[in-house]
Amino acid sequence: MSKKDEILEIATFLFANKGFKETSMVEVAKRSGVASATIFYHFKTKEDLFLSVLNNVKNGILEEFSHYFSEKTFSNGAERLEASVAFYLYLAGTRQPWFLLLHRYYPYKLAEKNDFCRTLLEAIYNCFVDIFENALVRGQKDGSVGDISPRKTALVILSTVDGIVRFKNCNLYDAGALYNELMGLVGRMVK
Amino acid sequence: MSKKDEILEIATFLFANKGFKETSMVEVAKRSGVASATIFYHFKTKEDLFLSVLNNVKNGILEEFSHYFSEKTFSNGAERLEASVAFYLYLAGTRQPWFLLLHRYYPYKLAEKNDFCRTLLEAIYNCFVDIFENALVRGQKDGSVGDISPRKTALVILSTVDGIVRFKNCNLYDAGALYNELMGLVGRMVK
DNA sequence: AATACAACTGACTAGACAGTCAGCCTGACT
DNA sequence: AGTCAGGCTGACTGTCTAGTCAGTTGTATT
Repeated sequence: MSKKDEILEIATFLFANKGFKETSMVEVAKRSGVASATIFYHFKTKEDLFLSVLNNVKNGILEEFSHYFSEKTFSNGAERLEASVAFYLYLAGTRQPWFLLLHRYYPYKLAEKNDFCRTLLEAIYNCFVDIFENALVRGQKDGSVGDISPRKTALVILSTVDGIVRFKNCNLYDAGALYNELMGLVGRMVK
Repeated sequence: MSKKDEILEIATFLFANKGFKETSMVEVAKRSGVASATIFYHFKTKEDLFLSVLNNVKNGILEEFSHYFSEKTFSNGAERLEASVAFYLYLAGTRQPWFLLLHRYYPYKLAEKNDFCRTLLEAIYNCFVDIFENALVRGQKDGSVGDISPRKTALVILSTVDGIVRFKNCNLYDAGALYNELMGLVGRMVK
């Protein structure tokens, strides 16, 4: 693993767990086992490092979902929707730093003045919404989903699962305990 | 308005919009029109100032909800639930700083090592969940709500509306455009 | 008028921070 | 053997930060 990749991995962890401002370049350097000047050799500024991290997160998310759906088949749209929700929750568990990062306010603040950041966030959230919308549209065709607006419903479903993941990551409520309830409610929502 | 209250008001705005670390005591002082030493006369540390802000937010939220429900009546539980969701969204609009603050990660991180912070957050979220749960329980008694777990369903509903508010505050999607859809979906969820 | 006390402040400090820069090391090519 | 370049570093800087403290003001009580 190159030193650049090591820096990126450590930075992902720290930005996710401590936030942008709370993470110091000296700490990233120490944990990566490099001199702090090395970070500035690979990344122009701290903001640049953050954008590289976010870009990796985006690529990771897109890859995970395309991989999952490329080797799975579903008997109908409703089933596909349920599997999508389940996979989102699964991913939030196995890739917690990604979701911690996305649940911080900094990236959205940065997106206001940085177009690249905005395109990254849009790619991520479009990926999420598209997956639910796709399942709903298929469900309407095969009759397993009722007459609702697929896009808007997909947004509400994303809000729900994303909210649950956030609550879990904030140690407020446990996502696992809500799993069955959530599936039932989502199913009834789109019937 | 006393200088102490002025400091609290400015601090609420800045902690909500910039976060804990990004907000400097000098800026709070300048905007409040006091010397920075004055802040430390009223509040022992920066963390202490933050906790005072959060305490105010908690009191504000509890007050707003108790006031709203004390002068409203509903013909059944389902209607009460719908009104609760609507009022949550309304409050998130009129008291945006409160919700920006609650959507930051810092308070939850602080809660891990600070019991007072934890009790404040618990009071806030219990208030939210109780309101939805209360409506669901009433609805089950009058038959307007189906056979579901009121507590868990309340948690899912809170996740949904809280998620939508967060998306709106992050400039990702507009809560207003989703209002009708949301109400329909929540209604169907609990039938 | 003297006392007492709370509210407030200007001037300060020690530490942390992002970012810079001149130069070192190592391996590849000539 | 000499040259070159990419990767890397130690030592540094100017700026910003939370927090301190000795001392001033205003006001109420005696």
